[in-house]
Order: sequence, then C-alpha cells, then structure tokens
Amino acid sequence: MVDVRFSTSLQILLNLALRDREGDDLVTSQDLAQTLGTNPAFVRKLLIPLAQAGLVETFKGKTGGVKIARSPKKITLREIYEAAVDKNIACARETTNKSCPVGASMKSVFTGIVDGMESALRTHLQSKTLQHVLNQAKL
Amino acid sequence: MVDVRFSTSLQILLNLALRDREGDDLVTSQDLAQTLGTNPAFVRKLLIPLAQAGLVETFKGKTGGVKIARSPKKITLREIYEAAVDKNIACARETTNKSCPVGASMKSVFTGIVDGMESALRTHLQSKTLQHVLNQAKL
DNA sequence: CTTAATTGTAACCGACACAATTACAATAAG
DNA sequence: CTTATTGTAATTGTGTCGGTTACAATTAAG
Repeated sequence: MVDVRFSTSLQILLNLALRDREGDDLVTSQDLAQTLGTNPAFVRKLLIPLAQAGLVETFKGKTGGVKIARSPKKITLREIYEAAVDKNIACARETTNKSCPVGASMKSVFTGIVDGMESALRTHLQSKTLQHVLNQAKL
Repeated sequence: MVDVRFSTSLQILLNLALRDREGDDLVTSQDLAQTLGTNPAFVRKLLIPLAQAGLVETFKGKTGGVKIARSPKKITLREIYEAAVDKNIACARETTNKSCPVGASMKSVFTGIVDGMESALRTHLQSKTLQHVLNQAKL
C-alpha cells in the first residue's frame, strides 16, 4: 500500500464538489468522515494540505466547516497529488558501498531518474481535472 | 520509503554490466552483496524477477553465479522497473461508504486514474536504457 | 563418491510507517 | 456562557518490508 492519501483527498474533493453543486455551503469534517467511513480527525488532517494548496477553504468555530475553493474545472489532479503526497515515488538504499564506482555515483544518478519519473507523472496528472473525474464517474 | 527494489535492481544491473565489459564471466551473489553493502540472500531475491524478465542469467551449483543477459543498450529502465516493482504506485482506501454515490464509484474511477499514472510512468522509463544510465554516471 | 561452492527459498525478525483514534485547546456563533 | 466546530498533539495498533538466517537443491572438481 503506497499512499492512501491521494485517493482519499480526491474522494473528499469529489464530495465537496457535489455538495457545492447542490447548493450546500459548508460541510463538516464529521459529515465527510461518515461519508468516507472514517473519523473526523483523520479528515481534518487531510484537509490541511488541501487548504494550504488553496483547493478548499476551512472555517473554524461553531457553524464552521469546509467547502471547495474553486470550480472542479479549475482543479487538476496534479494539484491534488502534490498537496496530498509529500514523498517521492522511489528512493535508493542508503547503505551502499561507496568504494565501488557504481555505489559512489548511484545516489546522484538515481535522483535524476526519480526526478524524471515524478516529472512525467505530474505532466500526466496536470491534464486531468476534477471535472473530468466527475464526468467519468457520472456524478 | 516507497520501494528500494527498483534502485537496488538497477544498481545490480549496472554492476553486472561493468563486470561483463571487463570480461568477467559470472559474478556471485556474495560478490554483489559486498558491493551493495548487503547480504547474498537479499541479492538473490532481487535477482529472481530479473532473471524471469530475461535481464540476467543465473547459474546454480559450484562455479555458479549471474551475468547480464543482454547489452545495456537493449535494456530499458521500464523493464527493470516492471521486474522489480510489483505493486501499484497508489491505492484507494477499502472501507469507503458504498451508500454514498462517490464512494460507490470510487474504486473503478480511481483504478482508471492509477492506470493512467502507471502508463505515463512506463512510457517515460521506456525511453531510457541502462546504457544511458552508464553514460550519465560516466561508467 | 565426496566435498565444496553456489543458487533457490522458506521462515523469521525488527523497525518503521502510517492509518486511525482520543483528547483537548482554540475559535467563533448565538 | 454554551455549543459546535477546526486544529493538532499524543498515542496506538498493525501491516509492510528490508534484512537475516538457515537449509535444501544443484553442480563442478577432485
């Protein structure tokens, strides 16, 4: 299991998009948690980076809650991915033998490879919007 | 830490490519393990899928060992990645509430997204050969 | 045939990541 | 002041996985 945060964040945003379309104003983390089958604190933890990325807006206090910050047409999967996932998709072993020429240059070489992979991934995700996903799911 | 197998498998193949170029015939897992700073059994576990993918050839018994099966020019990073990594790069939460329309269609939708991501990744990796990596590392 | 060196593999261990929970402080509305 | 919310710190339970040990199977050499 690599990272469940991406799919869960996506699911949160899909729900917020629907609720927004239905005219709801704010949705509580309690409400989202029930929909996702989890607990409010976990939802709130996922919401923090989404809010920092400007994808949702959160409001504290009584009558607080969260709502989607933009039209689903203006939110790409790349933005969601980058907000939800903070680690790289691959990494090298640390304990490699530096006296071997391969081991010595391994770190920098592999960093370059991973960068290329990440870049390819992000380019792909950039072309997909939340609205595309809504359409595909017939929502 | 996502998956150290990709980088380690790559490192194994880089070593085997160099040893092959130096005229060595077979390299033992013991030998590789020392170069990588790990133990022979771990190396052998990584070699199995590489052998199944036809990237290396292993030989049992006394005087046994492993060698690279093809020219580094003919080995792509995609092949190495697919041999070394068997899990998907992302997955969905299992316990999603099916009574919610988003939750109900989440699984299939997300599967499609992950497939697209994997595909983009593989396309990128396909354009890079082991020889490219050797060149870049000045080996 | 025996011995030695290897791969193949099963079983296990320990550490760490991370989903999930609990609890409580901070905030804001009424 | 009370109540409902977000924010967040602390904790826990557990699954994953890198790594190790051990041993069977295999093969060459003497």
